[in-house]
Amino acid sequence: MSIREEKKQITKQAIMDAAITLFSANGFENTSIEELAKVAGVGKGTVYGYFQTKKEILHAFCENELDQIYKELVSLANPEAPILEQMLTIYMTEFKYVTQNKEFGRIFMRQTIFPDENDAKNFLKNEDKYFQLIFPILERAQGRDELRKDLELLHITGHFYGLYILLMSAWYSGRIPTEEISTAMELIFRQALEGLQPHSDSKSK
Amino acid sequence: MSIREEKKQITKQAIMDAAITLFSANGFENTSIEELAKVAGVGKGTVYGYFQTKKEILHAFCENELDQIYKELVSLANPEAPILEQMLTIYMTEFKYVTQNKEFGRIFMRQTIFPDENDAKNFLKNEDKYFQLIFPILERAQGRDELRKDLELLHITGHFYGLYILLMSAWYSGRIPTEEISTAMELIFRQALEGLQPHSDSKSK
DNA sequence: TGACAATTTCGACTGCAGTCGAGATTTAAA
DNA sequence: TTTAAATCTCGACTGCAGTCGAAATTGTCA
Repeated sequence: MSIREEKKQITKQAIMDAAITLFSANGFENTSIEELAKVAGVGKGTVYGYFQTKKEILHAFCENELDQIYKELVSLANPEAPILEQMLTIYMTEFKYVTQNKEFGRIFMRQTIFPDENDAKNFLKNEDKYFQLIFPILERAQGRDELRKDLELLHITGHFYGLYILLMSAWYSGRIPTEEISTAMELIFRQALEGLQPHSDSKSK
Repeated sequence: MSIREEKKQITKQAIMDAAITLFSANGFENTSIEELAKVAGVGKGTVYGYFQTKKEILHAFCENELDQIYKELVSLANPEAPILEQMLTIYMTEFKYVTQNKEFGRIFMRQTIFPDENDAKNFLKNEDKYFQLIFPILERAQGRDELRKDLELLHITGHFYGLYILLMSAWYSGRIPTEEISTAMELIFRQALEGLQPHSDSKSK
């Protein structure tokens, strides 16, 4: 690697490190780019050479972490457990992670769910990567006759994902307190499943 | 009404009018509060006497409109039509309205779904008002045995709402183009319904 | 090695959201 | 009507996100 590229790596990491430190200590809103630049040991303009906006810095950080978490998530769930249980494990873990810091989570969700024109493609790719991790789980569940086989995997994932967003929203607006999220998720996932299940007769109480 | 209150009414309206004019003409981002104040014929500080933030101005405008639309929405749907049809009518109309202006819609959705700490209570109240309009529709559907009676109305509304948000998100991230939204909504609502329907055997194709 | 091109760094600068307190207007009480 | 308190109005001011072009660093080729 050339000197130039090496330095770029180092500088980028320094900015990210400074971001983690300052965002964690003082929050996102209360951290100015100038301050961040100083801590990272670079000029303000340099920061903008690596990231286009302030939000993008936070996002780079979150995505890094999420990438880790996604892989963990999937390995976390017992592949032979009922699909409801697996989905609950996955989405509750994600929920807990994203809401660890309320402010981070809000910015992250806003950007992810309703991205700006320019970022849209990025988020799409990320989401797809995430969905790909979930597909095998759903396929196995289809194999076990826990999910209808005439539905597309994308639509099933989407269904769960939509309900997950709903819960996040309910939490952010204060409709559901933290300690009730788990119950609420089970309830609404079950509601969804009773339509997603292959057929008909009264199965789950 | 006292002179004071009268003047306040007039000023507030002037600000709102200026906002509508400028936001529509130049977009939200490209309109500065100073410009807006000038058009409204007041000082910058005065604007902040009526609205706490710039976003709040847009939001006041949107909510005004939405209030109208909600009432229309509900009267729009044929109360005896199948629940799927009614829900589609309502949510497609809302979708078309909110996405009329992509930028407005995005800001509106971001704030509504993931509100700031301070605004949360406001949005909650609004959402509830909205849900109240939908409840009668669901109740009638329950009466016609189109929806399970053992589910709470709030949970059913929530379910549809969550899927609606999902579609908005899919649209904003470019996953679903405008012309396919309607089909996608029908598909995913049907998916939901097949679990929401009272019982068991194959009913809808 | 020297010298020119390409890239990177920097902080002064611009523009705007939101604050603040001094002054103007309205209300209430005598 | 006078006066003092309450409320409203204003634009200068602060602080920060993001821009820009001049200067510094690195790469390239003779």
